[in-house]
Amino acid sequence: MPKKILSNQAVKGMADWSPAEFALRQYIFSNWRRVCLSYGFEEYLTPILENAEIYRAKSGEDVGQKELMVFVGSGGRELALRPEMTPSVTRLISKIYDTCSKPIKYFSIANFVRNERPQRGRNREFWQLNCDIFGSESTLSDIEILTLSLDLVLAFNPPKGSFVLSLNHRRLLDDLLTLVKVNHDQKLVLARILDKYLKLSTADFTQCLVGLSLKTEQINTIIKFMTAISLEDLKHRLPEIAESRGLLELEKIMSALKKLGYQKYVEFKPSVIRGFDYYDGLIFEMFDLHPENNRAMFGGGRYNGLAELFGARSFPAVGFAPGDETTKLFLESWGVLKKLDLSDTNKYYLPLLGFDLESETIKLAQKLRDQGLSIEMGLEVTKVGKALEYANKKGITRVVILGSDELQSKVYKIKDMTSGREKKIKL
RNA sequence: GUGCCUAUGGUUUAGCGGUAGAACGACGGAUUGUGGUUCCGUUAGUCUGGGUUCAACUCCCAGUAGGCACCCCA
Repeated sequence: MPKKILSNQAVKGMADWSPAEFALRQYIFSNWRRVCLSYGFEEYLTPILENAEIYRAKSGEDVGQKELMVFVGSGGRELALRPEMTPSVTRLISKIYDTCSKPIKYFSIANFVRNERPQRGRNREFWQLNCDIFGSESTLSDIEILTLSLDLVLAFNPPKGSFVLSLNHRRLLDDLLTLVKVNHDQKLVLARILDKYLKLSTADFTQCLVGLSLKTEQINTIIKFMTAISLEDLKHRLPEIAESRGLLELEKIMSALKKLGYQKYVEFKPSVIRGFDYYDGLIFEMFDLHPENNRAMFGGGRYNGLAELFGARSFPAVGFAPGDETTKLFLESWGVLKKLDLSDTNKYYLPLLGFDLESETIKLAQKLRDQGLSIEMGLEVTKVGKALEYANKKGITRVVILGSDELQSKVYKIKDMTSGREKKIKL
């Protein structure tokens, strides 16, 4: 009977992780984890499935609707593979918020699914670090989130000038929209257009605004805003919003970052908008400045209002989420990865050098493992030459030799593959 | 959801309307207990279905898969 041949490809947009790729991922994750722990953040995790409705409300049209992978559970409920962490962690916190001491500083490293067309830097399954601070309204929490995100990038030793952290504020944007008096329906469309500012020519940008049936005066105000190169400049151009609470907060944040020596990495950027509807304070994006990989590495912001979704009293929250692919592309494009040696330097290879040596070899392997060494034991009888060749190809730097000669003289040898030297050790 | 591009051993690829070639990898040998170099050998391939043709891996159509860009976003 002919068997049906199954495809050995992973599901579209989902990647297999070979040991080499996995090692790189672990390198990224371990850096993330180390930096987060150094800030006193605690690690958590939530289930990969959530009720679909928690995304529908606030995750934006694409992430929360079209790209949502939805299943119907046995109770008829619609379950979704999580496309982002923020609703889940807000759900988790809303359960415990009233009973634990504030602030709550949490991070997680988890996988997510968005059902979109895969392309460079974007898979249907991807991994993100999520860092959030709950329960602090203080600007200090915004500042800590920003220094944490900068330190997370700096942890990889990127070259100078390889990235920039761009800041904006939803309240500042709101005040701008109030100033130009756009109605509610226009707001969302306008946000999209503002987001496009850098990709459009001034003429096209203006054309889009005209398409929204905005008047010349309104358009001029918006352009004044968008072309501001700093907070000072903005105040100068639009004195009407100089007292905006968003602007004042940004100023405070900027000056704090300056004092901490982070000034060279940070800028105010009017075109940072962020697609998620739940942001209502500081918003920011970390940009890769490499000419061939000019993209946002990650972004985040403040989302104080989101907890209301779960019936909880609203609590303050601020956070961000770097992705594994964007981080990898950043490191690749700047050549940071070439200098890395991700091989397991702590590993030993112990070949099986004769049929009669099975039990002795296993015993030795166990003994060395008990001493804390990593031992890869050979599972087929092989010759010494082949064993060394194998170790060489696999990049294992030390080989333990136990043949009949060694057994007779009650020793084993450890050969260092880089120096070629051997060391005899009593059994 | 829209547009463009691609499909040849495990991987990277060459090629031609008439017998598919290479490199790398894997395995083995030269070297019966000491590796990396070198040399030799073995292994394995034209995505699927239809059409044009005496003849299709090659040309055409469809499907499928993948990539890139847009949308959006990590």
